[in-house]
Amino acid sequence: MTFEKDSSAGYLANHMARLFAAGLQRRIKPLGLAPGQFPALLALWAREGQTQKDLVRTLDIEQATLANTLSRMERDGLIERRPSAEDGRVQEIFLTDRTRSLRDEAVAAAMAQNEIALEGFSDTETTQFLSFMKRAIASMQQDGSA
Amino acid sequence: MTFEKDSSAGYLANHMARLFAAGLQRRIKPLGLAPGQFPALLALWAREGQTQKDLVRTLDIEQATLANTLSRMERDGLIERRPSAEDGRVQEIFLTDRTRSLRDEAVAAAMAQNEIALEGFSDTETTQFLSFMKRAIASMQQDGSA
DNA sequence: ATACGATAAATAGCTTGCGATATAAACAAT
DNA sequence: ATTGTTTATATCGCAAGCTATTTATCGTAT
Repeated sequence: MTFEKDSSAGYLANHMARLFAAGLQRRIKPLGLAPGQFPALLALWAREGQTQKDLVRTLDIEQATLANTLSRMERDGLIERRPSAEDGRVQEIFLTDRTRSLRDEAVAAAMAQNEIALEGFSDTETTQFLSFMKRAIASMQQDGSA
Repeated sequence: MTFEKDSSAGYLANHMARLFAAGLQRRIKPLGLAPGQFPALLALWAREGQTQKDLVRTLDIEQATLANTLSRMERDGLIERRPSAEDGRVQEIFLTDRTRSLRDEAVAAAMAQNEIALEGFSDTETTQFLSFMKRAIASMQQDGSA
């Protein structure tokens, strides 16, 4: 049976994603941030006051995962949850001053990690690579929702 | 600041890897297998009697992660650990009959998942994609070991 | 023979992900 | 007003990953 893990797209994808996470972690740990918090932070840097539901809609993770991540972020003083005035079920999510001030450094760290990963890639290759990943994602999403 | 998560290699890699894992899980759960067990299983289908250290050397995961995964596999009756005769610290790892018999089905499931992900990719594109991932992995490994 | 460093595996404690379920509030229909 | 359904969030229990530490055995050097 010819199945070599090192030529399996799934295996490589997993390995690559773990290296991305590890590298990003090294870079943002000094800021008091963690990789899993990054998507939520990006969304909140763009617009504060979003609800958990808002974030779930844009973040490609499950509600339970986000709820737990937000709890850790609250615990670590990265965000505040304020109860909505209109709807008792809802909480609006805001950044703290400290977190607001970390934006540029954090984004720079993420960009640096991407650059390391794509070192030696031409612009064309980078574009192709991102496009390949998007196509694979779309294809698997299609398959998963069947 | 121009940082769009949907154009970030790291974000896409993470998302893609989760979709690979989810798809593989759907396909191999009926066999009583889980995605995280796959690398160890591949290594053991190739050669039984390997030690934990042997597996760590070829598996791109940390020793602690493997130890826990092997414990779950033992708990689920997928493997047996037999103490080495020569070295009291070492255990040799063997598959059970049932696990041995699952090889072809499991490999077929993994290949099917890869095919779904790469649906619509030409042979050239597939080769390029795998090559890109290998290059990114190598680059990040280089960076991480600095 | 003993003590000491190296090695193999296990364990502790954490994050990030998941599915499934529970809780609480809102809304709709009697 | 009560009852039932939907909705937003939280919680439970698990897998798979990590770093750091512990435990047990080996091997070596005195």
